[in-house]
Amino acid sequence: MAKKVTSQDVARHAGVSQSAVSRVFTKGASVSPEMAARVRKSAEALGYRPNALARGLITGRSRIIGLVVAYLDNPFYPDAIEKLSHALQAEGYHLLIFTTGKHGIDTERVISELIDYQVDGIITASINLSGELTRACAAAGIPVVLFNRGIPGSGLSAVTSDNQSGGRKAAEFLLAGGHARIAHIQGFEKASTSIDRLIGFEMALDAAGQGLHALGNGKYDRASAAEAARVMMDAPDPPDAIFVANDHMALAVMDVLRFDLGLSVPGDVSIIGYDDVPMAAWPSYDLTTLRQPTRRMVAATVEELLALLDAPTRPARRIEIDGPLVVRTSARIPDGWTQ
Amino acid sequence: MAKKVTSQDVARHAGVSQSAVSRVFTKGASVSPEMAARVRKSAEALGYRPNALARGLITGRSRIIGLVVAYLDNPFYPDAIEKLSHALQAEGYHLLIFTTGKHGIDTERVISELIDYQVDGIITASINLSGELTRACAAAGIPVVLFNRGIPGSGLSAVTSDNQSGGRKAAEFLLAGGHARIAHIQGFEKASTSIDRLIGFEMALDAAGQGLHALGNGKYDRASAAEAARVMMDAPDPPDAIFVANDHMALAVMDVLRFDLGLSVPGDVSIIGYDDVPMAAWPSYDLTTLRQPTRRMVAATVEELLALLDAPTRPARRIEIDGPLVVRTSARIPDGWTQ
DNA sequence: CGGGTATTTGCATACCTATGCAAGCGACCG
DNA sequence: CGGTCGCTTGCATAGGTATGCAAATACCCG
Repeated sequence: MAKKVTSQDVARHAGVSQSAVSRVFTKGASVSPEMAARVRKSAEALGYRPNALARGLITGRSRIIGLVVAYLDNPFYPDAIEKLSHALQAEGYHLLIFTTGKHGIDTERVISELIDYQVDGIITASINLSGELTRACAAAGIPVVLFNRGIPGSGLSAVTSDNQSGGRKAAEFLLAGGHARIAHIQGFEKASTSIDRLIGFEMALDAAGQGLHALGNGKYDRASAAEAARVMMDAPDPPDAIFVANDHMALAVMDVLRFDLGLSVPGDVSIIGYDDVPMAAWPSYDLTTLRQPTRRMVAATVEELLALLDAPTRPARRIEIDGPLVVRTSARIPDGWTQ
Repeated sequence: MAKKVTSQDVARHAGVSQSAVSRVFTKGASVSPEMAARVRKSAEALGYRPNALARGLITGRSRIIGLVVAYLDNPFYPDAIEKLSHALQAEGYHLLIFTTGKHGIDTERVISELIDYQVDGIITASINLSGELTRACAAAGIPVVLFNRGIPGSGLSAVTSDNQSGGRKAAEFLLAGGHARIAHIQGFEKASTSIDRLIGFEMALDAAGQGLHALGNGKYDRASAAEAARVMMDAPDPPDAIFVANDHMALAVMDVLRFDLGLSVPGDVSIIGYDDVPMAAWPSYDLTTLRQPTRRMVAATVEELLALLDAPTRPARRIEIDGPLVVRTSARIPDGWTQ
């Protein structure tokens, strides 16, 4: 086990000062080409790399982004996280994971740990953090970007797809398909994504003079969604179409309809999901769904976070990215549908 | 934006020395109860938390574990990572994510970055790092645990399920089911998991006096697995059973058989997977598979890593955890099967 | 009540790097 | 040829914490 090699060691080896070594590895510092070459050669020989901790201590920037996440069973998130990590690495940042309890979110502890590690910024995903996070991070001056979740009035930047627009598109497609009893299974009822999808959906239904036939609560959870579907279909007047607030739940609903209730999708009931996770395209489901443009959402998230790092006083922005309806076969296709 | 509050500030506020403050927050240091109470009160009042970077700098332990990961589309990994993160947080460690290129692994860069951040240990998942990692980490004295992958002869600790045993169980189940043409679609052909599953599978077939009917390469990738299945079924004498090296690929194979080729599973072909990801239990697939006991694998990984952190010279261990065959309906169930 | 031990506290320093400041140097211009 | 400017380099220090050492205090037993 070799001892850690420091800038001092390199300086000695190259016969220069420690500051010179530091400057060679500090972007934008003033060094002559010869000095740079000489130092790099010694560094190479000794296997030197600047200590990110020490660097972070003195610059006040750790180049660590805290990723706060509750659950990863919805496959939308792993994909997003992978892309986020890539994008941030390209900018010289890395993600430090903080997992919260799945149900009761241990906000206090998470925030403490985020501060301990001197994270430069925070990204949250699959999670609703209460106002505590807002306060604590504002106090500590740590920029926050909410990924795929907004907290209205929180003053935090948020990146989502255009959920209201998505809900509207789902409704319009089902209406065009001639459905008469259109229902919705929402996600976690306090999540902005779920709320907005419902709002957009209901508004379009209302505009067509047709109300929401039924509403169930799936809590962004497979089992709850399945149960909600069962209850809904058990009613005297079951729906002939269900818009489900995300794909993860929509697949569960399809399973319940087909295997528990022996119904046909879309013969008996049309299903529309939200996210366009990879599985939605699998032939067993072939789920019509609203695509969340992950790449663009990730790019926007990183861009916004970097902007906040540069100018912490910058006002928060709410970025909504529109995604298309991906028409597959889980919902009846209206005659002559082209859009 | 409040300035960072340091141990100095707390010391002043409490009227004690900075060392006293430090000791209160250092486990195992000698402090009187009154001192502790007093300091904690001031710390609370000022909102002080020890700076993990500075602490890491001086103790030489960052309490950061590098997680090196290539891809997350196999849902086995997100689940495992979530559990890993939880378990490590309970021990006061956090995961810093390093994503590698999906194909060409940029070993050099990843190793450099791992060293930059002074990670205390490394966990790799869904990835084959060449000998470079071994060398570099041995040189830097950083313990490594390979999760769900072993590199024989690397001298690195590894935690996997008992892949050979799993392969054997798959073969025995298919043999008991009276299958005559038993094939295999392997994963990434250099991955130890894939190799071992194949070895166990073939050995059991051989022992029964029956050879491997066909072998395809799915590269742990959905599209490749689908292609391999098509080729295999296109042969003059197609298999009547396929053991696929993980669930992720097995589901793709089932889709190809049912939807592209119009075959019945298990009527025409029996399928067995490996992992027991959540989707395997979904009624659309109801996949017979070998369970990887994620919880126990994670626990073993964390335990082994902590042991290595305590005693870096400890010899590497190879931990294999046996998992059961989960019998569902994607493979013909032998008459009177009880095991 | 004294001497010795155990415990607690403060002082000073180390960890490793970045950076302000001043000095050195060459170059360029008038 | 002298003065000024720009660039490069080294010196010294800071950033926030942990810890060895010595001093101080408390405690115990004889």
